Amino acid sequence: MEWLNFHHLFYFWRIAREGGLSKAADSLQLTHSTLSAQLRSLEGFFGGPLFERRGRRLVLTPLGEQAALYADDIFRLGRELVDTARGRVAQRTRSLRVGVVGSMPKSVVYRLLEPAMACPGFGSLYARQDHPAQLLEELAAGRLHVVLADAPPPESGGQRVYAHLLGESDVLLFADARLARQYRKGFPASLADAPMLLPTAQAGLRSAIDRWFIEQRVQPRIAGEFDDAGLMRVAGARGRGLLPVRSALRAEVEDAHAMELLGPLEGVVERYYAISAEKRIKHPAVLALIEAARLQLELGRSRKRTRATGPKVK
DNA sequence: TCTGGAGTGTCAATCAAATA
DNA sequence: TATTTGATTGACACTCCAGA
Repeated sequence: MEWLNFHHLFYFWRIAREGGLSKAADSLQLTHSTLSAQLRSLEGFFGGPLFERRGRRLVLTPLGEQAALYADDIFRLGRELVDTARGRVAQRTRSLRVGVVGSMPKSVVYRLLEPAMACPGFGSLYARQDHPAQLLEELAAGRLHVVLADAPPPESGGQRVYAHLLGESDVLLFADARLARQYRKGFPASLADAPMLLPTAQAGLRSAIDRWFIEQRVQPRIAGEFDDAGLMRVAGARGRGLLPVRSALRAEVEDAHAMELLGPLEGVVERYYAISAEKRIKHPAVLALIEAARLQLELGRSRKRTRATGPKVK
């Protein structure tokens, strides 16, 4: 069996971290040519370039980015091993790299991440927001452990990924005091030509809301489309339009943004998914996230059902 | 446009450790 | 002890960029 030369990997890792041969050579007290030779040797071992030479700059290739992520974990564990061997208090930790779809409400995301961060042995969190397609690509390439989304991955996506349903949330319609006064009477028929703030067509929730409008035979005016749930909520709080909000966030919208409930979008449900590259998840923090999320979202939904018998209408 | 500095690549020589 | 192998060094060349 051919073994990876960890000395070479360490040099590559330092070059990636320092941002160039010369800086890495300075910090390692070697000459740049030494690092250059070792780097070439490692690239030969991997069978592909780890850096793209752009003029005087070294930019990580996709293979290099992946290698750097592995090297991060390898050398962090190495430090922990040294600490343990020398009797210093060292706890074995593991980082969590999460992709978050922009249309996911950030307070929901944080609530989902909290149990993962409380997991024994949790190291550090890396959370990145992007479009679903980009995040799924990174997940498939092994650069993310899990993607949190409000829609399952498209079947035509081409990547081998698995969606785990975390739970679902009913959807309510909120407005600031002025718009609430204007559109509350006669809800939902009153929504004809009402200014609506909606997630973009890529969000899982959007098609369900569009269907609901058709069923109610109302055609509101689209005042804004957002792929960022936080920005959409700010626009709603500033009176730019009526805002669909997950029932789990009702108290937050009423208390923090002083918005008022118009009514429920009966039958509209938003689902949350954890998408992973592996069918059976092994990462302890991801497992903790999924277990806690299923409990939380199910509880939130049943609690909401209890409250729904007498919706708070001012 | 020229020039000097900085960053990177290549090559030959040397050194040290492992192996026969 | 001679040979092999891998790591390292120093010299030099090349490219790019910023400033004159």
